[in-house]
Amino acid sequence: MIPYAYLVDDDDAIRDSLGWLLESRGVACRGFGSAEEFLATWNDTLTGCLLLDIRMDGMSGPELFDILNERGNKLPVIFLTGHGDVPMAVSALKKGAFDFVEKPCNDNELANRVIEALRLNENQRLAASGADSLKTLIDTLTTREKQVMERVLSGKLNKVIAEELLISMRTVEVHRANLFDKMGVRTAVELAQLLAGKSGK
Amino acid sequence: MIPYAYLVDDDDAIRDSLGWLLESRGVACRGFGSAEEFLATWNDTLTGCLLLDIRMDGMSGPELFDILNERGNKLPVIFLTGHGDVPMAVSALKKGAFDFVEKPCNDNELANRVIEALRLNENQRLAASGADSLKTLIDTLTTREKQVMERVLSGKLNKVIAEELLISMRTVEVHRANLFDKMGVRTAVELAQLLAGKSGK
DNA sequence: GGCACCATTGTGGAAATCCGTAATGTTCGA
DNA sequence: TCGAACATTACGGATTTCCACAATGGTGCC
Repeated sequence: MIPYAYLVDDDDAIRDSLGWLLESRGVACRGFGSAEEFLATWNDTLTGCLLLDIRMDGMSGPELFDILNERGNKLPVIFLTGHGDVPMAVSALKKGAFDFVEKPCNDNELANRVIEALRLNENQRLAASGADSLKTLIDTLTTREKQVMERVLSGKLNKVIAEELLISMRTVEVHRANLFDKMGVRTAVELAQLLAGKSGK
Repeated sequence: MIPYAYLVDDDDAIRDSLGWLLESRGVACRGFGSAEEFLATWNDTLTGCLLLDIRMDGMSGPELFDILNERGNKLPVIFLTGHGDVPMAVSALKKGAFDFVEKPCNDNELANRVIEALRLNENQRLAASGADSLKTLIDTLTTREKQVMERVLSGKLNKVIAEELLISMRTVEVHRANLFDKMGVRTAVELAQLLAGKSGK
């Protein structure tokens, strides 16, 4: 999925001029004439950033923003507004908007913000992919292996784990060795480091 | 150090009315007539929150904010402004301000924001104290113990650690046992969990 | 000098881990 | 129904950790 700048504005002229501006800076764009239209297209695999007009016929920019947030949107959102409205800007930024820009604005500056937003999104995706591959790795573990791993991470001895799971120590050793192998670690400490901060479930 | 709401505004009347409002809600306040005056008082042990006027004689609110940020200020900052200025609000919030409020505003609302800010500051201090006590704990380790700990956390065997540090395995065992004792853990895995996410240096 | 703290090492045994080889039973999908 | 994957266990030895007891030498402070 290629990163796009998604432009949501009910003013065709603005979408066109913004699109032209961004394309000239090497940013691929897609325009939407209403919040509803974008919402129908949106899914959580989109990458890039979102430029959102405040005032639109039908659903407003902030309303769309709230809905997208609920649905787990990860695209950075830049709000565009024609009339200075401090409370709205404050509210949007506190809810996690990437930026809030007044129209008309310095075109060059806006393009820079968009590029910043794209870069942020890319970095976040890179960071998430690490967590994801780890999760995928954990998914390859069998039920027993996960149970053993959980207890190993609690610092329990094999003997204790065996008692808890009502199986022999040897079996615990086997599961332990297998899961270490699958996780690509040699020791329990390495495993703990690998999962540092994660739930480990 | 008791949490205060530090009011910085060059308008005596506003300081007084704000102070009265907040005191009536149980918030202790201290007023300052200029950014310079507050800056002279500020130190990194202050707790509470900061209400900062944008326009002031001498140093402006945003200027003071920048300086405090450089100096490691952890107080949540609420900006107060008389004239709606979206770019300034955006800039302040992106720099980490807690809130940005237009005057005149709903007194009750402002007091709520202040109380939120105080609560945030308290939570942050609680979270930091955990990290601090951990750091204090690590400081009680001797040089050798830290060296051993570092290697234990890399999942190295005592034998390998002994070779690296050019000492006997027995000595490593002693250091290991001592540092486990000081850190209050029974196993290497517990130690790794304790330091999850920290540098461990 | 005496004392506390640190670093160092040894002996030796109990306990735990690590691991190859081998085997049995279950489950689930082709 | 056959086979792959999983769970289980045993034997036995190599390696490692854990620990009590014991000792030596250096540094820094009162």
